[in-house]
Amino acid sequence: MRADAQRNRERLIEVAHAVFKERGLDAPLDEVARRAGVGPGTLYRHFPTREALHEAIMATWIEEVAAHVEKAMATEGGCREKLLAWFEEYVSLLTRHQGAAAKITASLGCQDSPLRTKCQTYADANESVLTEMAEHGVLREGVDNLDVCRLLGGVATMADHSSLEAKDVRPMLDVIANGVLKN
Amino acid sequence: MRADAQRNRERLIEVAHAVFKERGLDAPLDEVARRAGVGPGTLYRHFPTREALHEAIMATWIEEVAAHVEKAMATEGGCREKLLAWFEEYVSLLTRHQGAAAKITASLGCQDSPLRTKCQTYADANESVLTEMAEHGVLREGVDNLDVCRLLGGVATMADHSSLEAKDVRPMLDVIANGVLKN
DNA sequence: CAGTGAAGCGGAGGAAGCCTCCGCTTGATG
DNA sequence: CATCAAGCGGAGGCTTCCTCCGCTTCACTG
Repeated sequence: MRADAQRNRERLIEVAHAVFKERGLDAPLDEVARRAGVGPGTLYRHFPTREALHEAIMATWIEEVAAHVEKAMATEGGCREKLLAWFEEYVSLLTRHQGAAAKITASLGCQDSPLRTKCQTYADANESVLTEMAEHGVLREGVDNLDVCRLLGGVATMADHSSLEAKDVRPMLDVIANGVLKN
Repeated sequence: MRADAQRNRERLIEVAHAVFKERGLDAPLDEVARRAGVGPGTLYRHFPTREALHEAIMATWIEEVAAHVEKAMATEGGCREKLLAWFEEYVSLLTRHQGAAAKITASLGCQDSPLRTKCQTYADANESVLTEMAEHGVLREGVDNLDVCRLLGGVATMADHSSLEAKDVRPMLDVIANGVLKN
């Protein structure tokens, strides 16, 4: 790739990050191009679809997911506290950008989504936590990772749409934790 | 209201119902106007915002909600079966039109949404079921109606976005039921 | 029944966003 | 330096939104 093309690409990702943060993942792409100082054609050559741009942006988050799992699992207390801490991290990771939770979770089941690799990282992270719970014998039988991811995605989407704070989200996560753990 | 205006209004609601059913709640309003045989100005005079039109359409569903509660509560089996039957009704009522679940649930907490009266009906229906569960002593302490509505709204939204069938939704509802009931 | 005024109608059209196409520019290479 | 493909910009066609305003039609009155 030519050096100027490389520069433009990086600049586009940087600007898109800011624009999406301000106005959500549905923000006008023409504005991303304008603020990056390139023509729309250039944007669409680098990122043929909106999803391609989303994917490029999320690449930076993905690296952090593992760290968030560890952080949650280091929480003081028993399995329930650890699980809830992780659920909170999960929701918070999904709601970084307006509109992200719904988009990411929607692509969970579908093989050909451009976001598939991203959402798979989230699903894998959740699975690792559930597995650890199972090893401690606190997980109910028949709890499926995909279902839990979708439940959390649903909570995150509601939090996104209604601008909920952590204290409003917590009781929903409590219900899910109760539903997932033996007691 | 003049007779012709009344006719147009009814026709618009009828056509909007069909268009939204085919193409989701985000379908172009100009097409609603075109198919109703009126100018866009007429549509926007009767329904100044998209939400106003949504509200008019949902008015017809609202009458049915009570019947669905009764239907679910008549299910064979114990409290758990009744609750799950109601959860399934709830999700199915929310996913009649593409995009409805997210919109309705988003307006749950906010007083000034044009959909407030509609979503309140759903919330009231759910509350009546939860109250009955509480009277049978099977409900956990501290379970809040709004939280359960949001959880179900989240499930419905995920079902909508991922085109899930009842059999895919059921396990998520199981988790919520476990989380809400004593056991 | 005709006249009148207001209620209501239609659709042109500006604005915003999407995305493509193509002529021009520029970086890489010999 | 010369060459030329890779890459760029932005004009512009398309769709959808929503408003504005001149014309039509209804309802009411004498």
